[in-house]
Amino acid sequence: MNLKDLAKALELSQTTVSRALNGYPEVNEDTRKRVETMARKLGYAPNQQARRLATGRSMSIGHVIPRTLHEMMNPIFMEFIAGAGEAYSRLGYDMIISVVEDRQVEATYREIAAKKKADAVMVHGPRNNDKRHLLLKELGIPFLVHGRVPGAESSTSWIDVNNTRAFERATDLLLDLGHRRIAFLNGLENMDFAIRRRAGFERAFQNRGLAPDPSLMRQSEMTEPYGADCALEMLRTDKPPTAFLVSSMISAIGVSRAISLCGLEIGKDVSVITHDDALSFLPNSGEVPIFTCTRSSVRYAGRRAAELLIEKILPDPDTRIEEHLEAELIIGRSTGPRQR
Amino acid sequence: MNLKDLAKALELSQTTVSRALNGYPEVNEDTRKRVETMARKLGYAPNQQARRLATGRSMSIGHVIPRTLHEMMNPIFMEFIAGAGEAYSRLGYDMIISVVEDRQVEATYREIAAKKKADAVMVHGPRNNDKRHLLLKELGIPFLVHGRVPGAESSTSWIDVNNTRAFERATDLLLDLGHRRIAFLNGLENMDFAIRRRAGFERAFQNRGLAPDPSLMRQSEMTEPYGADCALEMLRTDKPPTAFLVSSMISAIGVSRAISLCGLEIGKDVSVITHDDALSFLPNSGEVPIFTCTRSSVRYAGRRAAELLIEKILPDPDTRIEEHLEAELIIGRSTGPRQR
DNA sequence: TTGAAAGCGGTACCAC
DNA sequence: GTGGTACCGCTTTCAA
Repeated sequence: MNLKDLAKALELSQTTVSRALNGYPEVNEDTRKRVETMARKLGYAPNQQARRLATGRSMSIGHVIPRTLHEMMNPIFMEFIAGAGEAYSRLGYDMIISVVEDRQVEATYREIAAKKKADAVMVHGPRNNDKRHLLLKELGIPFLVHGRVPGAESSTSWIDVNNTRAFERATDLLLDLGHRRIAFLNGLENMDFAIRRRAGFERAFQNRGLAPDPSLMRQSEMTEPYGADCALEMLRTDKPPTAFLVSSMISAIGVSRAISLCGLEIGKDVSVITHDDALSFLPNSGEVPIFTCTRSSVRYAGRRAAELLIEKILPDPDTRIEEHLEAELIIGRSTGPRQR
Repeated sequence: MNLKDLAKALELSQTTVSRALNGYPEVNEDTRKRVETMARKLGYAPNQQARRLATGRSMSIGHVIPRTLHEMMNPIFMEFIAGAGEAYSRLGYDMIISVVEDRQVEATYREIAAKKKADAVMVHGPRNNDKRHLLLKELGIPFLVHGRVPGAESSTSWIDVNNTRAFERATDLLLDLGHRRIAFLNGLENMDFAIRRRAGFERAFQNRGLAPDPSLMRQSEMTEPYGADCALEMLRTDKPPTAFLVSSMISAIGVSRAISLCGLEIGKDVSVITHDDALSFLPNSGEVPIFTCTRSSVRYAGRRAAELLIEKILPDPDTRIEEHLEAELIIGRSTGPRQR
């Protein structure tokens, strides 16, 4: 069942049928009705490939995910992707995901441009010295960055959590509770988000004329053992931290395991604040969440990003979007006043 | 730069150029060389949409992910997807992911069929009373199931871990270590994989003329708090379990947290075996892994599934694939002989 | 071994 | 308001 068949069945021209289906204004309302009814009856659906070829738009958005980035941020990606996916299907777009070796990223983007595989792309996990935005501009592919490319904040479109502010507020809370020896388990500090979080952490200290202890600041991929190992090591020193600020729930779980292993109680002997991306398989909600956290739903970010890309950037590729998502600071059971 | 331009530059017909580029045998080798050189030089890449329209193949594989399934299995999906993605890009296919409301699944498949959006689809997370395979057969979309559809094992193509055997072996190990009160924290038992794991657990008992304690058997979505809450509750009874068999690393981390909270030591006072999907952000490796586990890489499963779908099923949609992946039973630090 | 031309299934411009 | 028709860029049949 294609357009020609449908037109024949209706004794109309393809042109009219196409116009009726695509909501062109010049079609007679009765005709449109007839066309729509018949289309439904015969189960007609326009062939995607044909439409794409004719319009020159692929009606899909590309997500090129470098392997190493994926390794690190797997669960966060998936949640973002899920959010974006909702918006895409609502707006009639397809999502194309390519997980590729890091050195293949450029080739993949070039291929997307050359073969017209996607109308726009989403850029994930910007880091220091990230060059992807330059390539995409050269290739003329519209894009939106989830996060910010250091140094290109004002020349690219982006949507990002206010990481600096979130971590400053979290640190402030710990300082207000009397904590001074605060451990900071950050993500890898070649990632933009980690750099910003660190800046927030340090700023909170500076604002009070204090300084964080560098020996309590770590950076790594945010796995569970990372949290546990760091915490164990720190808690076993002479001058253990009384609080932890952790960049991810997964590592925070590790920290909490370490605290238990040391025979200490979380929220009492040791305070913990974590960033909570609101991942579905790591719920931290309920009336009083387990972890005090800075929370920002990655899934929402995905949905919003997809909308912005399709509704703002695609219609006018020169628009620049800057959208801040504020993280909430939510008090849970893992924080309390300094004891020792 | 399209085929016509390239042909013109070469002073050849589109036909010949197309044939040269697509490896048809009748082309003169010298001509082919010339064409390839020029194509590279001019940066020619065939327009995907046009090729798709002409061949009638979309060169993409669909993944329709019902929202509720996604919520539950998010990290596992992503790892599978990453594996599949590798294979897809190697084989020149695109991956289309649609995250949709559960009630939209059927409509989404119908749309894929009607609009020819994908040449085949991957079916994820089969459960009891799953009807997707029937729909796909009706629509004539080739597919491969990751897991098995209960009752359709011998009429559909699938790739699956040998869950029953893996959990039987794990249970055997615990029984050999003297454990009798073994808690079993399963995934939701409307999922096929969970049903099979439970069967393995029970069979190990039966083989020795024993029976598991039903009050120690639970099922739920495999979150961290699920593991922690169940374990806490069980460990605080008069007759606590001496071992836990857990369906996911994430819940196992919860169990381990609970064990610490009770002042007990994992691997000594209480043994734990978990299934380890080898997720990148939850490493459980090293010389002696933290958790004793049944391990099977979901990422590998994804890669293999994609290969099978494209290389076996697409060329001949009537082939039936049945592929078992064996899980390894790996001894870590979380198991030991019964103490009490 | 190469080329001309007819599709593939739509969209959109130009007449009527 | 409706229809004729020339594309979109590639594949493939048929002829040479």
